[in-house]
Formats: sequence, structure tokens, C-alpha cells
Amino acid sequence: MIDLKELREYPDRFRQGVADKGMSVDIDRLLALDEARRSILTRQESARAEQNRISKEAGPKLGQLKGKSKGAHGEEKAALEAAITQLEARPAALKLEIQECEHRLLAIEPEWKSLWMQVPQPPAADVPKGQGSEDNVEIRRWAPPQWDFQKTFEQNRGFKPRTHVELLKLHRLADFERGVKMSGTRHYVLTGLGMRLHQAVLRYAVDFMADARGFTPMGVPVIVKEECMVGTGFFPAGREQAYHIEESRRGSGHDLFLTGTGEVGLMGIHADEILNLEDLPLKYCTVSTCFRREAGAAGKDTAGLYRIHQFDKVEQVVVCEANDAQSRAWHAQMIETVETILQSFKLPYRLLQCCTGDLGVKNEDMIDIESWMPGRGEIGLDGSPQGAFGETHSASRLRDFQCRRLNLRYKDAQGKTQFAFALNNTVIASPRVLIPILEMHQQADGSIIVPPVLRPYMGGIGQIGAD
RNA sequence: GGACAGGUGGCCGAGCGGCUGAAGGCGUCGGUUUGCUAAACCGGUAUAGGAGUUAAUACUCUUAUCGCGGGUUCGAAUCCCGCCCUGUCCGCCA
Repeated sequence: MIDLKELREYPDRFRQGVADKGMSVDIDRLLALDEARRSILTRQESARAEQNRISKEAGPKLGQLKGKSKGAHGEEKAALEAAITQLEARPAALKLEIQECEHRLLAIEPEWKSLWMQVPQPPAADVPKGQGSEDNVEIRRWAPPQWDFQKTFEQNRGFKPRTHVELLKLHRLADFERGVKMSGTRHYVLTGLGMRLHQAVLRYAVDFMADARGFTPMGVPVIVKEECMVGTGFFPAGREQAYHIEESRRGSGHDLFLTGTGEVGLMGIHADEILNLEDLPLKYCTVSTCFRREAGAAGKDTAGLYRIHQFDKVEQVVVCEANDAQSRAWHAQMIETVETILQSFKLPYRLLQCCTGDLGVKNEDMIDIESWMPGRGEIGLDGSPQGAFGETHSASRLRDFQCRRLNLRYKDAQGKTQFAFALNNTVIASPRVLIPILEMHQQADGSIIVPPVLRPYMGGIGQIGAD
């Protein structure tokens, strides 16, 4: 969430941010509610202050009088009771005033809070403006020497590509029918070498993060309380995307939610903590199962492993000092990590600078990495797919938006408590990444060459489907 | 799941209706003393919100916070109710 003080001081900055992200949050309404809330609060506090003063001075006296009046009779008792009534009048009036303020606060706070939570992090100044994904800007692309982006798959390789769905069937790497039988649409079973390849990719990525990049691997909950979802910025906006476990309907406990990314568990670890400067930067990675309802995506990417309800992902997060240069440096390093991994798989990809309209509530800057998927895209005149880029990674800079919500702070060099900056990035998401791996490494006979870096995790198997 | 016990500041731990934002200790920070270190002594040491003074560091006032929420009361860490969590024993179980 954003800093309310900053909002009061520079409301235009946030109005512009809302507009640039193509969102609609009524900033003026929020400012009005905030103003009203503070004036009520001031009134309530001064009433409380007086109440406290009175109860210190008159309180003990009252107690004494009441004690005496119990034992007293006749005129003496009447006099005592009159004194008591008089003493009680002022606190009673204050109590009423405090209660009235309380009621007025209760009336505006839900809307105030809700609007506040909706105000997005304004995009960084150098993020290109745009409406949506069509305005994203390609930064660069990379391909292994034997691949030419100007040519079709057939021109590059000398044969027509099979789609990953065909390859999965051919080698019995996945079973969609039975997945659907058990769990419905967008579910699947990974079978045999399909499961091994999936595991290989994940293991390789975790080892790479730990050994080559010095990140600490973590195993985190994928079932979390609502606070974690709100704190990491996935709620309230993304509520529809999360599976909801309604434990409260069973009469006890609190509801839980399945996380859509390991980011939730990783960032939740230090919620409500104040870290020492020496603890930063935090460099964490995890491999976790991710659950997504894909609400609103009906009919999109229904075939294959592209858009599914359950997958596994190696995620990296960095929590660093509240410093723009540091945040940018880590962002660059995270992207470099992804490029190194994709290059080690020899997969063509491109980097996209996401425009303002394609950013979510919580990020100020995002780079998507799309891998080339020959089996994707329009069907051409020759009857085979033309190929297309498909998003496999995404790297975001969140400034202090997420740590503010999580109440994750640190003590800086001056000893001042600050909200930290956070970043997150996909290291590898599987089985989606299996799509380019299978499609790009298929051979004319339909067999698939396993990238050498994955072979140690595949029991040394170098080719799938070779006779 | 059942039966007890308990949740107080960075930690330990007292308090069980007003004098308690909270004793005492540990830790920590600043200082004094001392060949050095240690010890001893003195002083400070929660967080968040609001208002104000200041160029700013900062300071002053004020409110809230003793697991969370609600209630009783002129007044709640303290009494009552609900929930959450932790510990121990029993039951069940990868």
C-alpha cells in the first residue's frame, strides 16, 4: 500500500499513477474520507485526554465517596450522593462523545481502508506509458547460434514442428484425460519422463540459485491466512484468482487460501519484523506448488500445459534497502539470472519492458521474459502453427509497496526504521517451461534432445523417444 | 479430537480494578572511573497514529497498544464472554 502522508502531500502523483495504470480509484473520495477521519480522531482523542485526566483526579475521590455513602444514612447519604452525581456528570458526557466519534469512525473506515488498499504503486518515471500488453516495448532478444528469428521453424530446422501437446502424447509425458477426470478442466497428470523432466528443471533451478547465486532456498507454506495475501498485495484485487479454503464455515479457525506463487510465502516470512541493516539484502528462493483459478480466462489457452490450475515454480525474491539504485541493480541481476538459465537450455527468448498499463497494483516496474514456442500462434498456410512468444518469466520491482503492507522494516545506518524495498522474479515455472524445451529440442523423428544441463537430474537420459 | 496450564516490553519475569507504558533482572546504548580489557557506578533504552515548534537533525503535547475481538465500569494488563495461539498429558496419524 502507499503512504497516506505522501498521498496528502502529492495527490497528483497518485492520480497520475492510477491513470497510467489504467485503473480507477477515486483519490478525491479517499482524501475526503481521510480528512474526515482525522478530524473525528482529533476530537475523540481530546475527549479521551480529558477523560484520562479526570479519572486520575476525580476517580479515586469517587471511589471514596461511594464507599462512604454505603455506610451513611439520611442527609449525609443524600449529600454524598449529590456529590457523586456531580462528579459523574462530566465523565458521562465525555463517554457519550467518545462513543459518538467511535460510531462515526466505524461508518467511514471500511470505505476509507478499502480505497487506501486499492491505490496502486505509481509506475517508475522511466516506464513507458501504454494501455496494455500491446504497448510493451521489446528490449532485446536472444537465440542460440543455430536459430534465426527471421525464419520459420521449418526453415531453421528442415522439418515441420509438432506442438508440445503432440509431443507429450507421442512420448506419454502427460495424460490430460485422466487429469480432467480427477480434477476437471485445466488439470493434468505428468507421467514418466514428463514428471522427471519437470523435476529436473525445478531441481536445476533451485541448485543454480543456491550454488551459483547464493540465494537461500526455503520451503514455505502454500496454504496461508488472508493477511498474507493482503500483505503481499494479491488481495483484494486478485481475490478471484485464489482458491479459498473456508475453514470458518466448519465452525472453527480462520479461512485459508492457496497461494498462486511462492512469493507469498517468501515475503510473508518477515512480516511485522524490523530487520537489522546487516540482514539485508535478503535473497530467498523457493520451489512451491502454485494454484490459480484462472477466473476470467475461460476459453483461453485451453490446450496443453500453458494455462493450468496447478503448477510448480521456483521463485526468487530480494528484500533490500529503501534505495532506488539498489532496487534497479537487483532487478538487473535477477533478469541476468533468468537469461543465464534460458541460455543454458538454448531457448530463444525476448525481454519486454512492460508499459504502465500492463503493471499490477503493487509494482512500479516489470520486465517480462517470453520464450519462443514454435507450437503456439496462428495456424499458417502450410497448416502448422507459426510459433509465438509465450510468457515464461516476469521480474518486478515493488519499491516499498509490499513491505509497507507486510509491515516489514529495517533499521538504516542512521538507526531510523524504514520500509524495505522488495523485488521478485520467476526463476523457472514448470510445466509451462517444458513447452519451449520440448518444442525447440524436438527432432525430425519426434524425439527430444534433453538439454545437457538437465541430464544429471534425468538419470543421464540425453534424448526422449530415441529408439 | 479430549483434559489441564498459560499468552505482559528485545528476552526473563512481577502486577490481578485508579498511584502501571507497565516493578525487578538480563540485554543493549551513552557517560564516569580505571596501564589496556574486565569490573563497578551514573543515565537512557517499545511501536504506531494525530497535533504543534524547527531550515533540518530534533523536540513538545496527545491518543492507542499487556495474544485478538467484544462486554462490564466514571476508570480495565487486572473482572466477564467469544476466538486465536503456545506448552504438557491422552487419543489419532503421513
